[in-house]
Amino acid sequence: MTVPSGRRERKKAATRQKIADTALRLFLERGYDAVGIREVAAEADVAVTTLFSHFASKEALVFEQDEDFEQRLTQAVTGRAPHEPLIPALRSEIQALVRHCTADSAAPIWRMIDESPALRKYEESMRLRHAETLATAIAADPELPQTATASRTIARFVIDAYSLAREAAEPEAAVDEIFWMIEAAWEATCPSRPRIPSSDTREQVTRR
Amino acid sequence: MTVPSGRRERKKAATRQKIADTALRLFLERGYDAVGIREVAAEADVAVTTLFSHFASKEALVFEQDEDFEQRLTQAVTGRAPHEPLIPALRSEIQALVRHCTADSAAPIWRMIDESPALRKYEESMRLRHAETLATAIAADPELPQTATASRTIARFVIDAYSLAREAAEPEAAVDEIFWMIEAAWEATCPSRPRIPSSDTREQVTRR
DNA sequence: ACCGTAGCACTAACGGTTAGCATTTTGGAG
DNA sequence: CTCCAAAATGCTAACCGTTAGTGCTACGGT
Repeated sequence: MTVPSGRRERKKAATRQKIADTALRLFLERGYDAVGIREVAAEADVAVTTLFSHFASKEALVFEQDEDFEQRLTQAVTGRAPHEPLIPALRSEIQALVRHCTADSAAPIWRMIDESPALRKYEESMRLRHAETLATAIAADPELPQTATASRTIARFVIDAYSLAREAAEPEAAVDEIFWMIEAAWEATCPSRPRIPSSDTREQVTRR
Repeated sequence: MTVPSGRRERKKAATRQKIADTALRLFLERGYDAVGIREVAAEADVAVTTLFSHFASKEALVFEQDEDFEQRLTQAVTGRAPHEPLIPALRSEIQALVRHCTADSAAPIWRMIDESPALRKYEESMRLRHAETLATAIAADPELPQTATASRTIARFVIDAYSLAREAAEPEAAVDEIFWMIEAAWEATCPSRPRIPSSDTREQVTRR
């Protein structure tokens, strides 16, 4: 009972990792569609049912660590300093995430994803989950007196920014461009802090 | 060659419609997941392969007329009067679409969709297609000198508005609320037409 | 009247996924 | 140390959506 100690959890995590690694290797070697679940299971030396006890679907093998993504986003909202404005915090987090997934080392994986309709579809519904989670985090912030609809809207827009920037020719510039729009959308719902002052317009958005 | 006249086309359309009607009836009677493709085909008195020659997937049976949706959106962009502003045109179109799909008569269908993960997933990727189509239409408008990224962004936001409003407690109010944000986002990329002559002190920072 | 082809039927299979049940491994209680 | 309950894994056999292959039939243009 109580807290299951060490070994069991480690072994389970190890099995999970072995499956994910094997799967990704095979997928990259021979193509996602050309590799069957039964093959992955055999190569990882586990039963098919075991594989499915670790991963809900074949696609989930590829997006193994999507919970990190979710976590980082909510953390960017809940973990920011008092009075730190929301949108810039999200902007720099998205910027980091985009940089991470457009890095050369990640290129083969994203190429594989882009080529498989099943994987694209899966990623899309994953993003919707992330948007919902983010919306909840935004709505829970007492500093932000937003409508439920406004929270969900901004969350969607932010996730859209990630998705669009990832596919853009110049991902980092695209993040800036889209967040410029998001900022405007956000302030339209949040007239409390007028942004007028003459000259600060664009500078604070173009950090780095 | 040329244009195959009359009977053949009518028969084909009739078969398609019969399949769609049968499917929807069975799905609503006994639940989407509880009805198999083989059952639908049998009840519609066609072969399974025939069914799949009319519909690309089981989910497509439910979203039978999604091309109308796409058409209406692009029409709202390309078919508007000269100098008619983009966003309000899209707003009223989305408003109409939301009204249409939140009507009481459509309630059982959307309840079914919301309850089936497969259908939700399908609808999501459908929306992404629609967003891309809409983005193309926006980018093609010579009156709107936008970036490719800005076009795609606005298109996504508009589709998001539809999706969010459909699920909101007060759909029509939600459309207005979200489009208020979209309007602001749009004008952030389009500084040519200031919307509040008096207080708009944002100077034209020439954007890239 | 004739022929090419579009539409359709049938069978068999493939691949992801799951239910059911047996077996092993692990952590903790006695 | 021993023993037990639970967790983890394994195996089999299926279900279901989907597709390839093949052939037949009826329609429409010539």
